[in-house]
Amino acid sequence: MNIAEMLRTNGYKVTPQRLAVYEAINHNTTHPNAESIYKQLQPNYPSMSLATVYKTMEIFAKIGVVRVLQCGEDSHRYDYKTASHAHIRCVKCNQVFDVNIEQEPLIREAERQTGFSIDDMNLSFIGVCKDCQEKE
Amino acid sequence: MNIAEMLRTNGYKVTPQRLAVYEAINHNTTHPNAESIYKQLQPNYPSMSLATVYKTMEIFAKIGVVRVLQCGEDSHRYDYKTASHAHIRCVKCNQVFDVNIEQEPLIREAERQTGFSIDDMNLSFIGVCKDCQEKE
DNA sequence: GTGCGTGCAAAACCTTTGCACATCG
DNA sequence: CGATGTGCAAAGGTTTTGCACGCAC
Repeated sequence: MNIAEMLRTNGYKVTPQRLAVYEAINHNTTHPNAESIYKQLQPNYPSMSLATVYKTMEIFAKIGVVRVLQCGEDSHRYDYKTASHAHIRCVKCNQVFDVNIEQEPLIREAERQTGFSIDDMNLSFIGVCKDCQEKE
Repeated sequence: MNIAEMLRTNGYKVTPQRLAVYEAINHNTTHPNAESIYKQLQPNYPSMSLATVYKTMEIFAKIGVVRVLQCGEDSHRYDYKTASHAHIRCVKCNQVFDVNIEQEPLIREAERQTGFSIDDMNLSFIGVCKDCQEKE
């Protein structure tokens, strides 16, 4: 199902802005925040507002098109990969990368310990990436 | 080493405000944010300002007296347990609890995959606690 | 007495909201 | 044409900062 169908199926209208935001994040591995998506779209969509990026992201998150990440920063980042997975951020260059760590066993263990019914989890690491280590 | 020595050793002055904030968080298992520490101190320290709570927490985090948590909310929470450990938050009652999950193996695996030198990690779960499940 | 700490208010930052206008269906 | 979406500006929530005064040392 493409993004237009995805929106329509969920009762949302298909607009140029929504398609543009989708293009900006789809297969975008940089884990951008709202501001950088906004800046990325500025040249081709000068009328696009930051508020529209936020509103669109809220919808995309709701219908499962993006995932919202907290990587120890003030702003949220967005990931087109919607399956929950770990992230790692470099404190020097601020890039965020994926990490493959199985999350199911962690969720089961947390549920066992606490009796919670778990909806979601967030696993992120912070450190210095290889490139930045070499630059020192 | 008590908090007064801890402050002096690190070149900070010992003030009634800092001691009061320390009392408020030491062995406080509720993982409070700045606002709730401020409110907790209000009755006994009416002149204490929220800015002082923030400034004090910044120092405490720097000298290893508290740990800053991000549990998927807008505000930061503070934990007197400074050894990195996992947390779980209930979306209904907003309480945060500790979870015992070994983090060293996760850090080693993330370092192996990415070549990062890891300084810190954050593992948090979100769901519905046992009490809130039963209330439904 | 000197320099650091406090409290206030203002600013900064990210995100959300209200509203008039535009546009999708 | 009606309901939903957009863009702007303003407001909201959290955290930081500038500055005059006060207190630790």
